[in-house]
Amino acid sequence: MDTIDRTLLAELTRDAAQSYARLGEAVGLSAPAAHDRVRKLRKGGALHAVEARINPHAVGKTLLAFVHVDTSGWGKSPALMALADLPEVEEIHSVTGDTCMLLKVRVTDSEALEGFLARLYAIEDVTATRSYVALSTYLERPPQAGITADLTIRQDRAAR
Amino acid sequence: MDTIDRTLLAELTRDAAQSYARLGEAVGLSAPAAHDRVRKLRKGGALHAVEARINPHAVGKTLLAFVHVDTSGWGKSPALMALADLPEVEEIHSVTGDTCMLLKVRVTDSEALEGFLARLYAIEDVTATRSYVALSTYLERPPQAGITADLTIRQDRAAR
DNA sequence: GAAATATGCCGAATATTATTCAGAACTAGT
DNA sequence: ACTAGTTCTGAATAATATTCGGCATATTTC
Repeated sequence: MDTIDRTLLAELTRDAAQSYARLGEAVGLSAPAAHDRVRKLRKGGALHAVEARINPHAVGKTLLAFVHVDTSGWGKSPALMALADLPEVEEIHSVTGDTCMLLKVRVTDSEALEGFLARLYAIEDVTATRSYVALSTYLERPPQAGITADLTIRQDRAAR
Repeated sequence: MDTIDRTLLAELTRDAAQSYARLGEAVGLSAPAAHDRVRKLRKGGALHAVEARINPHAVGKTLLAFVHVDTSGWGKSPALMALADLPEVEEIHSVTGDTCMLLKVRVTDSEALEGFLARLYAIEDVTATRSYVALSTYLERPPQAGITADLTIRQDRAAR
């Protein structure tokens, strides 16, 4: 994983719909070379699937909430893990702090959120929940590749 | 936005790297028709960019934290909004509940988190922060298109 | 240090896919 | 029924992905 790989990841994170020719140009490589690098990144697990990002509002999911869940036990309760099958649930983390589990949930409206919370309370491990409903989202983006060094690859290659 | 559009969104959310021929086949349309639909979804804002999802661990970001930020004022403080320029910050929401702002932050290690929190406290609006460090992530996925009705389009077309 | 092996890259060739286009079929309004 | 608008299809074309042989450079092995 060198600077070229990191730049490729950054480019792909920004826009995965560009051609390998353009991708290669960005790092000073030919299209087949860029293709090969990306293939290896994919094989190595650094690059997961290429996915489209949809506008949740367009599919009616206008309400975003973060739900803190306090549980009696610790670790992955089967009932809690079953929540992963629900399309409303986007993230499940176990966290440090004054709560055990943290969920990111996207639903159509407050009624749907109530229904979801009711289902949550029905799980025997769950002792309490606290919901943080998002009023407005100022930023939401995928993990960044984060290139530390400046790129001078293209110049290097031209100098050869 | 009919069932076909929703299915297309769901397919693209699952894997955007498939051809329009396959995409069209999934909804019972020809490749150009599927292409046209997707173009319209994109134009209408339902479909944002197509992006690659990277493994944060592969680029050294092993620590995920949710940070609650209490502020003296309300609304988007310019200093707080400046956090959006930092690559560590993935999400910024204003929320209801016992805090004002909720950040999703991904950093390399606990030292980097400390540095980030120090920068956060330096902002004059910030009165307190509470961090929830993710111990393990059980689920993390993009917003789902969520198709309600079952698909019988392909059969319909064959019956013609 | 030299031979052998592996890796990374290139240009050219080929395979696959995206995109355009003209016309047919369906819809909705008058 | 006529018209205008939309959506679709198959064929044609443009663009792109992918494969391949060969070369240069690094890395290992003796």
